[in-house]
Amino acid sequence: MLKLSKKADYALMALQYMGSVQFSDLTRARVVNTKEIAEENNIPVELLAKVLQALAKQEIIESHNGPKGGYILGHEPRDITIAKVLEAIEGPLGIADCYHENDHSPCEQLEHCNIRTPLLKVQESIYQLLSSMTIEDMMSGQPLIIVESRKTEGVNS
Amino acid sequence: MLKLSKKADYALMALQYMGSVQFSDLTRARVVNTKEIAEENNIPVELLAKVLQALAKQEIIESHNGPKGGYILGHEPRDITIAKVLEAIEGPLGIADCYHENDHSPCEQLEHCNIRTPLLKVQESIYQLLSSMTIEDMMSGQPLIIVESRKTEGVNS
DNA sequence: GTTAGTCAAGACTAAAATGGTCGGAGATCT
DNA sequence: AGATCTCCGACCATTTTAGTCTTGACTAAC
Ligand code: SF4
Ligand code: SF4
Repeated sequence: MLKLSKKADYALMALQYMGSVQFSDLTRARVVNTKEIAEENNIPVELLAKVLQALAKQEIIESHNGPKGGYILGHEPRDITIAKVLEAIEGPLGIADCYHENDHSPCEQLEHCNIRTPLLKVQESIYQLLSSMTIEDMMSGQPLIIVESRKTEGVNS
Repeated sequence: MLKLSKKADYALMALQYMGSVQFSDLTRARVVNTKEIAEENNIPVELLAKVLQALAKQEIIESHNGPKGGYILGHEPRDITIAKVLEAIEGPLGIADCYHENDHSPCEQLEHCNIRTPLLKVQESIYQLLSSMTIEDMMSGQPLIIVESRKTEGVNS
């Protein structure tokens, strides 16, 4: 469960690739187009296009038109958090779908729901986790993730 | 994104309710049937039935047939983790769907995928988080969640 | 100016997951 | 034994997702 969509997956892959290309030794600030990313990562071109469009609309990446055009990262890799990317693709994080539904279906049992508050805490924790990780963390070959401690108990104070 | 299904939501609500009924002041070890839970929480009866079935199959709750039958918690509330419940309902946690797919669709780009390891770390963190929380935490009226520290940076050591 | 390469936007189809419904099997009590 | 109350498993409808296709607009090179 809790699996993120293919599009989100593609988005991360694309950003990781773009970052690697841009900040590798020689080819600095190079522009890459949709086709290149798609072929290099074996993902359907047209679908990736839509993903990149969404990312561009959120200004996570910049688009450059015309021949020799393409996309380029809009910020430093360390400033692009996973949370941002995922939100751009799949909308705001709502683990219990009772926080972003403003008008319709107010979840009948919302009034006396005892699991809502706890779940919200979980959601916040996940969000913090996703926000603490950036594209830069994915660029390095080594898995240099941040989270490390807290094996079985952890988490609490 | 990352929203969990209605069924999972219902499962948690049902367990929370069962726990509250069982361990309230007087009615100890009482058996509750599907209908009661459904009506008390305003959720469709038949759907809840399926949810409870799944929970029973995983031995999270015990089923008692016949008139005056129903369900009862299989363990102490503090021993039923959210992770267990969610897994029972929605299958194993697979944030990147490249860990539980054994046979088919081996995700073409798995070989040279640079985002896989980082994502796995995220997944593990989420799992730890979900495992550190139990039904007991949801039973108390007050939101007594565990996670608290780590505001912006946190997470790491 | 022309042309070719690029992004942008939408409609469309197919497949899967989800949400919800049905009648039947088993056990308990009278 | 019979009636009744329960769980159980198969079934259908709807929504979401993944993927494809077409069209158009823009930009840079020639
Ligand atoms: S049930 Fe409680 S938690 Fe689940 S959506 Fe409705 S209010 Fe939010
Ligand atoms: S792309 Fe990388 S991360 Fe996403 S599923 Fe395939 S292997 Fe796992």
